Amino acid sequence: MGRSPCCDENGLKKGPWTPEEDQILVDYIDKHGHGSWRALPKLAGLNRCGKSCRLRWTNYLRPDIKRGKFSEEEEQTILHLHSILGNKWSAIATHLSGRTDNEIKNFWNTHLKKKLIQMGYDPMTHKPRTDLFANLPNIIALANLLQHHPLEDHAVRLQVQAAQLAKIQYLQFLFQSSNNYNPTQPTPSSNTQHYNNNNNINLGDLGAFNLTNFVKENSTPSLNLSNIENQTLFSNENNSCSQLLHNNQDNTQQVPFNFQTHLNNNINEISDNINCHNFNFDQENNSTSSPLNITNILPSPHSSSHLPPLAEISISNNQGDSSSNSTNNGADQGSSSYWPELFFEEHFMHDIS
DNA sequence: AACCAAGTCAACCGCTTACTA
DNA sequence: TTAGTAAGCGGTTGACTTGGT
Repeated sequence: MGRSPCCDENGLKKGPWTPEEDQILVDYIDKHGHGSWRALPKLAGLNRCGKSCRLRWTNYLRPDIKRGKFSEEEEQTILHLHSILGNKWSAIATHLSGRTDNEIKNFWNTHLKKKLIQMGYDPMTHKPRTDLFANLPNIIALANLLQHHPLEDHAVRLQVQAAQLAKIQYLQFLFQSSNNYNPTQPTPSSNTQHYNNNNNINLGDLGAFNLTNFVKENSTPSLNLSNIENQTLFSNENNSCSQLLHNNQDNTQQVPFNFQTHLNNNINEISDNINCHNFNFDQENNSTSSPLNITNILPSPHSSSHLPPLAEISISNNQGDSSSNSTNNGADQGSSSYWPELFFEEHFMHDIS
């Protein structure tokens, strides 16, 4: 497959278009249609490459282009379509008359993606983020709370805290997996596979596990984990943990179509879900009171493919939001990107297993 | 008023795909 | 079947704008 010659090889103009150039292009296409884009610039008398002309026309000069702010309805449509199609901007654009793929892409990158991240959702999978980095703000906040403590204590406490948050998230992951698993209903896209593989736990199996008690009782003396719990498990905004516990009915846990309203309305439902399952972790015996041997449902420490990636997007650079994510389900990533070894070495894991 | 950082968006780059000879 | 061309597409860049200090 050959590639088109680069447009600047012949000293053709690049950069922003002038109103005069726009007018020439519009006039020509009005009269003759665009025909061959490659031939158009010469025929129209423009010192531009055909590619540049095509982009200028399709992204800006086309008469049917709608300009201005995206409406709420358009925003919801983009979110919905993106959850299905991923970064297929042109496909999304076909459902929004008058909007170009470029415009939608820009709107996504500058508004919607940030919105999802702020709400604790992974903008690529539209799922609640399960990585530790999603809780970084909480950790930083905790660090601030500890500012009055001696520095050496500070570092140690932060490490302890990070490990505890990881524990909490792992438990939430188990809980989440138990709600997700449905062997008769495959996940709609490859993006979601690693969330559902082999975690065939059901709530009955974990039925006696009290997550909130666990959080409280495992708190270090120096940290008020009740506050963290309130912030991360039950607060309404910018919070990944509460969304982790959100019992989404369609088993996909994707950001719903009208996600904002949905999240706002369902915080009580989240709490209810936790309470109604009546978890009760038997700390003294270091085991669940369920007859199930939990070892059977825990992934092997060396079998990280059972676990969600720690950070699918949060630690990536700009390139990380590329569409390649849509074809990368994370399963082939190195194990280093999954739950850290130290987590499995924690006595907590030994306690459970 | 000047500076800086963050946000926005038009345009470009380069890869992929479809088509054709 | 192969290679060349054109067009489509998504990621990235950089100029410009805006808001804060």
